[in-house]
Amino acid sequence: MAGGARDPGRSVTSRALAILGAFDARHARLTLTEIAERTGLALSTVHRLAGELEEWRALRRGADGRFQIGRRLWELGQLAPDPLQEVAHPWLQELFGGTGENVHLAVRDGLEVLYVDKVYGKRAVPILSRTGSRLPMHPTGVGKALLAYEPGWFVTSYLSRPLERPTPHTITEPGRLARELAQVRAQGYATTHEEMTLGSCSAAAPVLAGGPPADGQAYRPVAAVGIVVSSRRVRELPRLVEPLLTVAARIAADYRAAVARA
Amino acid sequence: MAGGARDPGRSVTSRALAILGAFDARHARLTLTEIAERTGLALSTVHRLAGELEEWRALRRGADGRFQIGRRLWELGQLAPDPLQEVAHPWLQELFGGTGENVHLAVRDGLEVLYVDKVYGKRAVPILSRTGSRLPMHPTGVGKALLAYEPGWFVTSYLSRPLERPTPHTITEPGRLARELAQVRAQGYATTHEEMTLGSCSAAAPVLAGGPPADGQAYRPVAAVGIVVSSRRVRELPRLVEPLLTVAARIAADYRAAVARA
DNA sequence: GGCTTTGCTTCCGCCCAGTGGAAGTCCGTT
DNA sequence: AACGGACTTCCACTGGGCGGAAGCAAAGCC
Repeated sequence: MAGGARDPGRSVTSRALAILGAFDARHARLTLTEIAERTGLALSTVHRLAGELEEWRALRRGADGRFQIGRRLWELGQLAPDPLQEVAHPWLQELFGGTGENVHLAVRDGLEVLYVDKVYGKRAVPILSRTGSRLPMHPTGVGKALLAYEPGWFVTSYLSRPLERPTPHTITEPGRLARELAQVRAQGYATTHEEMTLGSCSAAAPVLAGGPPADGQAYRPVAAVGIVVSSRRVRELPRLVEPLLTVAARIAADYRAAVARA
Repeated sequence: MAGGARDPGRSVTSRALAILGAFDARHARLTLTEIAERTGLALSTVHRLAGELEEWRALRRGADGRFQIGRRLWELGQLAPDPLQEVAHPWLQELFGGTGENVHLAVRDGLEVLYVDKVYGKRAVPILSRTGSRLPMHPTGVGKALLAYEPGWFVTSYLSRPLERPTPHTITEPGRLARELAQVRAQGYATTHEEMTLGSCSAAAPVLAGGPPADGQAYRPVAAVGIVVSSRRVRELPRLVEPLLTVAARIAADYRAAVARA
């Protein structure tokens, strides 16, 4: 840009994007000062750029002066194509309709799971996952389902880090986790028992539809379908496994067909 | 910015935003040249800025070189708060569960309706509305439901324009439309018969929850709930009206409660 | 096979938009 | 009334951004 930039080499655009990037699930509402801190930009710069973003309705300024993501960005985001979600949604709805339980779809993004869709109703257990949010892999059903089908080197590197422990039930010992992943592969689905949230249990199955079309070669996971129930009703989980597996398989089939068509 | 700008006075940020703004439902995938045309920017400028946006994953470049909205923007968009949608969703799900028909929620934005949520399953009629998309008001159920409760001056100005006519069944005569809006107010809901899409009919009810809390004063519409069925099953529409009205009332109540709490 | 078109990428000299420190304002708190 | 934190405005300095033009590559045409 121009002028006495404190950090020359950084483009104006990158600064504007940095402002948008300052927002995340844990920081959905920020004051000017907070944005300046989180981006490392000068307050007056943030003031000017955020003002421009607000004018375009990329940001919105609440009555209390805090900024938040504006509706125009939501609208734009809806244009991001996601063939997987498109193909999967009707099946998630079906699974929800048949069970009445919270159902969601997640993909792996880096070392986390990113929730891309969720179907829930009035009697659903309140859970952490929201579409667009991320959670670590090892304490979530969808995370374990995905991790179990990743290549060995990936799993090894995932386990060779200190792992977060959101509840006392979270499994963080590499050995025990590795054994559990083997079991997931053996039975075709993963389960959790209050490992992410006290009060919730889940089952999840991978959507095996990606990867090398070399014949004889196994498909790789492109996503996972999960279903969550209150701990008080853990005993109903087994009953949900069969429909869960069916739906995961249907999504995989539809997805492969959609990809082949394209 | 700097240099021999063809259009001085336009900020860098506004150019970057213009590039994002070049994308809409009808133009979800654009080439560099198309973006340049739609924004009025020089090709080399678009090339540079779009490259930067791509690097940040605000945009994504397909195998064919076309740009599209990237997943990062989708994620950001999910952070845009929408208390209305949050409150309404479980009820939409309920309505869908009870009827098995396509259900959606829309708000007015300018002279159009903006669809903010949609619940559908496998057997749903394929319809035009997608979350994030816009349609004119007069040929849609949600549009008529909203329009009917707008103040007179707004309706007058809406009707005093040439109105689009997506199908031969679309009502565009101001007089006839005004009479229909009166009927909507009288019965509390709107219906359409192939006015937007051949093959689909709908019913929609306003969510009356906004506006001046002056007592005795009627609530203003903040949204509308719509339900769509295939024309072959128009005869089932009347059966859907009662649950539709119930759900609209429940959403209105929950929304007023949520607003009062905040 | 060569010629045209279309779309993309790279280059570079010019120069004004962008920068951020500092001073000013506003508001709730002590 | 003085203080502190958050926001807004101002302005002199300067290097990041601009876009025309030339170069490149693939697809379509004669």
